Order: sequence, then structure tokens, then C-alpha cells
Amino acid sequence: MDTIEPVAYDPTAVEAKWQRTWAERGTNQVDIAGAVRPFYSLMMFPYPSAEGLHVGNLFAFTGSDISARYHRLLGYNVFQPLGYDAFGIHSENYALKIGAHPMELTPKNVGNFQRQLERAGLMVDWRYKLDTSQRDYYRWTQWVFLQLHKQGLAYKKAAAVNWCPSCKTVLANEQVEGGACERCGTIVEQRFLEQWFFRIGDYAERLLRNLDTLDWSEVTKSAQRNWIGRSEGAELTFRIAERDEAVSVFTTRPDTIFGATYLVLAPEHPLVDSITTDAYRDGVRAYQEQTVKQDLVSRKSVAQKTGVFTGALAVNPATGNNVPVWIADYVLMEYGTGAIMAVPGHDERDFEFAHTLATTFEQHCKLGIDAVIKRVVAGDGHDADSTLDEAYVANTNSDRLVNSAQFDGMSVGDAKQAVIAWLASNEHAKPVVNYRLHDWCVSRQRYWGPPIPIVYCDACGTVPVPEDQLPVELPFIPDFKPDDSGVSPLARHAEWYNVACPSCGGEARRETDVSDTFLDSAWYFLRYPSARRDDVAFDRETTSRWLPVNSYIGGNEHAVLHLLYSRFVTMALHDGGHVPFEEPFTRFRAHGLIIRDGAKMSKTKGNVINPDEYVTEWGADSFRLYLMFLGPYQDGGDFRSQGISGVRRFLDRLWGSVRDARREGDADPDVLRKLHQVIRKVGEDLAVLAYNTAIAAMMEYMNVLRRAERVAHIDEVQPLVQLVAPFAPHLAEECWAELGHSASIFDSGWPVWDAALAEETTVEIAVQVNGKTRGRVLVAPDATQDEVVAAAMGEPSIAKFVTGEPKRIIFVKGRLLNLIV
RNA sequence: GCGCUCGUGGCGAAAUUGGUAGACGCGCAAGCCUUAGGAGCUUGUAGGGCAACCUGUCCCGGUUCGAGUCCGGGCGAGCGCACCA
Repeated sequence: MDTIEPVAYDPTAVEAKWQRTWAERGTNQVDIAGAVRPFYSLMMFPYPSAEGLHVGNLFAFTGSDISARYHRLLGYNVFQPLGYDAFGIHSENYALKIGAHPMELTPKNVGNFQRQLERAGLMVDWRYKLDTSQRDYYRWTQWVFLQLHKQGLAYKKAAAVNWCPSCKTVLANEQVEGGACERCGTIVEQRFLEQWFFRIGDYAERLLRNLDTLDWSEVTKSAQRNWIGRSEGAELTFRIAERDEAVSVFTTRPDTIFGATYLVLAPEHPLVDSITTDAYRDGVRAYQEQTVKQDLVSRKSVAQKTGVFTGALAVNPATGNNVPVWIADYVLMEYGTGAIMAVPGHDERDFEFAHTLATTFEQHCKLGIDAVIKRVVAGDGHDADSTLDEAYVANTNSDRLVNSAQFDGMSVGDAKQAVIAWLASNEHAKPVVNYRLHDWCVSRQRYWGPPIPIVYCDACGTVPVPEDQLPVELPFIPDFKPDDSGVSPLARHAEWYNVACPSCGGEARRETDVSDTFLDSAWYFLRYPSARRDDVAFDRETTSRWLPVNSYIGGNEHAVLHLLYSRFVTMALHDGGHVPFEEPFTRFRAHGLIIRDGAKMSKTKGNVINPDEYVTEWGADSFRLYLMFLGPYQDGGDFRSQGISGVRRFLDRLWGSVRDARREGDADPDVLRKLHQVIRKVGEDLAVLAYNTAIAAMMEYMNVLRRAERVAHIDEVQPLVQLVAPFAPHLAEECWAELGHSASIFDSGWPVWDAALAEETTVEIAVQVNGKTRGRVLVAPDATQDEVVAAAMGEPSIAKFVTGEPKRIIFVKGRLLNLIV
């Protein structure tokens, strides 16, 4: 008997052969200028670490590659480029660690990555490879900086910034995790330095609003919404008693104004000096110094609240009462107005502060705790006079105001508006929206990045480097190690930074900071299609043809860094008239993480898998298939090397059935039916990145072929080879050639499923009695209720549960029959 | 604390969106083939019961002829944000 035997094929030979053939034939090359149906498939480019490619990279790339190959088979001209995010602190730190120079080390790492990636069988057009550390790339990164500068979106200011004492550089807020450097884990300090910033804050509202229009993973969108942190509220003005000064506070709860019993300013608030009374001046000064020195972690940690009284009193515009003005470290200068009205009755932090400093309130402000903590909202089952053991944070429409004069009885929601309107008549209030998103600090006091293209001239001031003088080349300097001075190592090289002013020709000095790595990656997708052009950053026509990106796949760890910066830069370039769209990525999907033994793979945990050994032992195709079969692509999965044998067995069986397939007689209609169902299923799954179930469906079909216990007909296997092609491209090509085709399978088109052929001749109907499944009957797909009932009652195992006439019958055609007795 | 995503066999997971729970694969068990096999093939594999059957998708309620799926409440996990007023 001729059954389908698996035939172990030799992946090493097959994969080498096809990679060679693809290169010779230019199979993966796309006609950028002439594409009729362009489809831009983008994957997040890797940072070329010295350890080389790891499984997580390959998991991400494979998922994108499958989607790209599928679209190619559907007839699109697919452009799938890949490159290297080679600049940046991670590369530089590693070079420092092993005593190498990044300018020498990086090309080596890139070379190693390239070798590994080429083995993976990705459909990448390598002619468009880019490397952010090469001058023909960073030249245009500097150009992007200049465009933003031209538009007034880049500015320099002295600011409290996050300083990593280990990396010896400033970090963006997004690069600080829990008060520590995301790169090395060192506790971040606060420093005051002159820094370049981008006005991403000005774009907060657009960045937030546009999210609703994007087809992105929900996790990513919600992370961005969170990070942008919009909150609606009001700025309320409190006059300082007996002085011609006023303090603005930001609050989201203007309805609680009657409960505002003191004010708190950030210690560095500009008004502190002038309102502080002489008696309290020393205490205030001491407290300010202490806070400013403090690093940002303890400043923002949940330690016990501290603060001092300034001696000043402000007038609550609602009650007319005098309220004491304090400074405290729990109020942050960078948010809102840097000042708050404290409502201890209805805000946990204010409550805690009032309690912690109750004695001081008594001593200096002559205020007892009961006078400080006032209830102005009721509804938690307590009335207007009940005491508060903790802050009552009302937030519903059912809660009502109390102790609030004419607003008593009004709902919290209504009162928010009403109070603003009332105070606004005396210019004490205006509605305001605040965002947590702060401007993006792009300066880095490091070496391994693009020098910021700015020159300082005594006569002309800050002068942008003219575009025709780009790039400002990063010089090779042996002493690239950062120091504690707060300036870049480039600042030690007068021969480099001393330069003639581009404007007046006089003596001038280059900016010695380099830009953040995230600027490199915030526009790389614009560069790819134009990567072979050396006269423009990105060609106008090419860009409008290929962008926005049709499919972007990457890790969600970049949800608020890279993805937000990319959106901002694109929006800014749009406003500058450089690109015709605001949003760079039409569709983004976050892939899951590959974990091992319940932990994310990382070098420090020692659970990193090197894909090389698996590719060598099992073949790239098996490894790709295995990674995609672990679980839902967007969930990731736990890497256990055992499972790979199953997918390899599947490929062996496929190869065996293709090799033995004949064209004799007719294909089996039962097999063809299943085949067309699978074609449909795989297509649907590929469209939504459901790779695991697509593979399962193909395996199921393979089992059908095997159970037929005969050599397969060519028509039964040939479409399966096409379905497998996106997943296992090398073997699919080999099978395709074995089936007698000379052109690439990727130009063969995607099989079309035929609804008539896919239709079942009989269906199994579940028969329930009183909702419990009691059996199943085989009937024609269009069988009527009466026919199915008759069939069901013919089954003794079902009929025995039915006594008398059913009271009710629920019938779902082709699916289910439920008899209620 | 806030936001998001989840909770199904020994394990990774399916389930046409309210309609046969556990597809597919791993692992395991028995058998075949073999000098041998971490090879291949066949069969079985949610739990309980000799059986007819009973129980079963984190827990408690609800809606429904019917709930893994929908609603309310609770418990738990992962990720993100967090003294942001």
C-alpha cells in the first residue's frame, strides 16, 4: 500500500540553494519606482549587539516576513527593508566594556547580524539596507534636526534633567524607569544643564486624538494615551493677601474649591522668594536647597511628605478666607502651574500632608486639623457633617456638593463647570487642559551619535549648520569615554569644535552634544525607500508612493518611545511641508515576547537562545514554523525546544507527499473539500496574524492526506505548498520546483478557495435535550427542522430522553437542534 | 491607586463571536517495525464510573432554550503609568 511516508529532507542544502537562487534571480528585489501595487512591510530594525541575533529578534522578523510574503503572493509589490539601529548608548557602552572603539566594533557586529539574518530566509531587499551610524544616514538625521529647528520646534534651555551618573549623560523622561536609568539601572540624579529639546508637548493633543484613527494594537494605543496623560481641569487664581501678587493653580476638581484650605507651591516655584515672609525665609531657603539637591527618585517616591510654611496667606476666591501657602516636594514644578490648591478632604495626598504636618499647621497657621480637613462632597453614605477618616475621592455624577454655598446639592460633574463659570466672572478661573507629556530632551553628552548641527558664534548667536554643509561628521577620537563634566567627549577636541561661523565667517564653536538615538529611529522608515538616493533625505514622489507604512510590526516596549517620537517627527515634517501625511504607520501590531522558563530572555538571566544552533540542527524553515506555532503571535510564548520536532515532522511529511505526488485519475473530492476549507482558513488567519492556527489548519490537512492511505494527487498538494510558502519559504520553493515549476513560488499567486468545492455534503448536527447535548446526527447541510428532528428521534440514545411531544424546538440550521420537553 | 490584556487538560493552545469545549502540536501510554533507535507507523490520552451516565473552561450570582464567550460582583496573573493635583 502506498501511504505517505515522511521523507527527511536536508534543510541545510535546500536552504542554501534557495538563498543563493533568490540572490541570483533578484527574487526579493522590488521595483521602487515602477511598483503598481506598493505594499510597505516594515519591521523594527535591530540594534546590532555584540551577542548577535537572538530568538526574540527572529520571532519578530519572521512574523513580519510571513505577512510580507503573503501580500506578495496576493499580488502586491512588497517592499520589506531591514537595517541597523547602530548608533547609541548601548553600542557605546558595550564598546567601553570590552575596550574597543565603537567605530570599529559596530561594523563587526553589523556583519555578524547580517550573516545570521541572511540564514533566516527573510524576504528582504538588502539593496535598501541602512545603518544609522553611517554618514550617508546621519547626514539626514541632522537634516531632520534642522527642519525642526527651522520650524521652531527645537530649542535650547537650561532645565532640570535626568542625569545618569553611570552612563554620564542626560536621559529623556521616557528612558527613566522607576527613577533608574533604563539602560544600566543606576539611580538617576537631577542636574541643571543647557539642553536641546523638541516641542513634542505642543503636539500632545494631536498625538492623542489621531490615535483614534489608527489601526494599532490596543495595548500600544492605551500605553500612548497613558503617557500623554491628558487631564481636563481649570486654572484657578488665588490672590496673595495684602500683596499685589497672585498664584495660579491647576486642578481637575474645581468643584472642591470650597474645601481648599491651603496652597502648596513646588519648592522651585518662581513666586516663592517674593511671597515668603521674613520670619520664614531661612526655613524656606533651607528646604529649597534640600529639595533641589535631591535626586528625582526620592523626590518622586512615596516617602513621607514634607514641606514648610512660607508665612504667606492667599485668599480662597470662593470663600474669601485666608489660606496658608506652603512649599512641598510633592508638588512638581514641571506639571501644571507648579502650584496646587490643597483639598485634604478629597485628595489623598493633601490629606496625608495635612495630617503629617498637623502640628505645624497648629503652631504657625493657627489651624486645627478639623479646620484644615473640610468635607465639601457627600454621597458615600455620609452627610455633610460627617467626619473624614480618609480623603473621600468622589468622582461620580451621583455625589453632591455640601458646605459649598450656592453650589450645595449640585452634582460633582455639574459643579466642575459651574464653579469655573462663577469664578471666571472675576477672572479667577479658566478651563485648562494639561498633559503629562513633556518636551523631548534630545541632547546627549556622549560620543556615539550624530553631532547636533549647530554652531555658536559670539557675533551671530546660535547658527544652524547650512544644509549643504552636512553632514557634521563625527570624528574618530580615541578618548570617547564620557566623563562627569556634563559635556560630551567631543568638547575635549578643540580641533574639531573650533570652526568658522557659517554666517559671518568669524570664530565660532560647534555644539558638542550628539542627538538621542531615538531621533535616528524616529524617521528611518522615511529613508528606506530612498536609501539609494544621496541627494535627498527622502524623495517626495517615492515617499508618497510608498508611505505611510502599510504594516508595521514590532515590540510593544517601544510603545511610548520610538512609536511616539516617530509619530511626532512625521507630524512635524508634515507641518513643514515635507511629507503628505501626518501618521507614519497605518497599521501597527505589537508582537508578543518570547520568554523562557517564565522570564524574559536576557543575557543577565542567562536564558538567551542563540538561533544559530537550532537553524543548523533543524533548518530555518522548521525554526520559523516552530516560533510561529508557539502560540498567538501577538502574545508571544514560552520557548521550549521540545516542540520543534512536531513542525519538522510536518515539513518532512509535506516533502514526502510532494515528492511522491502523481497526476493520475482525479483528485478525491473529499480531500479537495478539506483543501478548499484550509485555503480559506489560512488566508483569513494570515490577514490577522493568527499564524498558530493557520499552521494547525495545514497540519490538519496533512493528516487528511495521510489518512487517505495513498499517494497524493498533485492537485491535492500543490495549493498546500503555496499556503506553506510564507512560513517555510525554502522548502516551499523546493517543492514548487519538484512539482515542475521554474519560476519562484512567490510569483505564483495565492490559491483561491472555491465555495462550491469547500461546501460539506453532510453536516453533523448537535442534538440537545433541554440544553444538554445528547447526541449528534448526520444530515444534509440544508436539512430542514423536521428532517433533523426525525433523524434525531431515530437515534435511540437521543430519543430516550424525549418523553412525549417537545414543548419547544430550537433549530439552528447546519449546527444544532435543541428539544425542550 | 489608575489604564490595558488575560485566566480553558500534564504542557503550548483551539473554539466559525451566544450553538458539539479541548482542534493542532508537545508530552505520556500501549502496540507494530527494527540488531538497535531521542527514527518512522498505528491506537489511546479532560476527570470520575464496569456501564447507562455524571462532572468539567478561576470563584459567586444573573440573562438565555443554550454561556469558555454576554452582564454584575469577587479572586488571581502579566504589562504599562504612577505624589501628574
